[in-house]
Amino acid sequence: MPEVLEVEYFRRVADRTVGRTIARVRAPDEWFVKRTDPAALGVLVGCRVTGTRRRGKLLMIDTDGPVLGLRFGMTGRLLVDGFAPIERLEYASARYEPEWFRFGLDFAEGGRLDLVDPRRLGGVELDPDPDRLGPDVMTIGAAGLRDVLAGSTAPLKARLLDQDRLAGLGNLLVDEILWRAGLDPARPAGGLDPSELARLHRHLRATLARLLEKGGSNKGDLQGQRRRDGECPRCGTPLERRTIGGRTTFSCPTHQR
DNA sequence: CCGGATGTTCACCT
DNA sequence: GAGGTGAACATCCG
Repeated sequence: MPEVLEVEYFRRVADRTVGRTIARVRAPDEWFVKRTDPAALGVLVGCRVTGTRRRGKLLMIDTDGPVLGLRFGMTGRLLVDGFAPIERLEYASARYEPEWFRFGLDFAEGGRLDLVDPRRLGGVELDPDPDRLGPDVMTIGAAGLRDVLAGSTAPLKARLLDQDRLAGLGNLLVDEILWRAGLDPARPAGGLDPSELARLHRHLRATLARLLEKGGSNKGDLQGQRRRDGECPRCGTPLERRTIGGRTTFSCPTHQR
């Protein structure tokens, strides 16, 4: 999906609907409805939106009835009253084909909320269980991060991407954070010493804060070099390109150890 | 034409 | 159990 930063932008626009009453639910694509009987979505009609929450990449719309959970896959976008906080994702067109509107709400007071997802990798569900996810990466403390990594032989990057253990990081953010922290993504997750853990936590917090300001996961310093022949923005060394945790990984062999 | 892309889930390995 | 791989989803881009 969009990673945690983009979902946070989505949550902020979704917040505009707080106080409105759902007049109609549009779910033209049953496949997009997860772990929920599509017919059950009708119970949302007449419910009032009371708030929004986010855990990792899961957006939750609270109502005085069920909670509506929204997931965005890699190419999902949220539109509220036709306003999009993100016009265009890296690998998704800025177009809005009618068949890409996978789910939507119409409000009694006017206005609408739409989930547009060309690749159909996202989904919606009623009463999602946020505790299936690990702690949210935006607020995790140093001790929490230590616990996420402790005892694991998995590659550091794979562990940080495991949403059941730490919710929110995606492929771009994790590469950016590890590059800034000077840590090799292939290191065993449980093998960091206390000073490395502190460094990782510091760069995790700083990178998220900085990129939230700058406009999202694709605004990192490494982003422009995520290609074959890419070079480390800091030292010019050709970047290493590997598959770690099942995802294409770029790292600097010189200063990521 | 082909490979790969901000993700998740599942089956199937070791 | 812990990890890894590959497939599936559907579209765009280089």
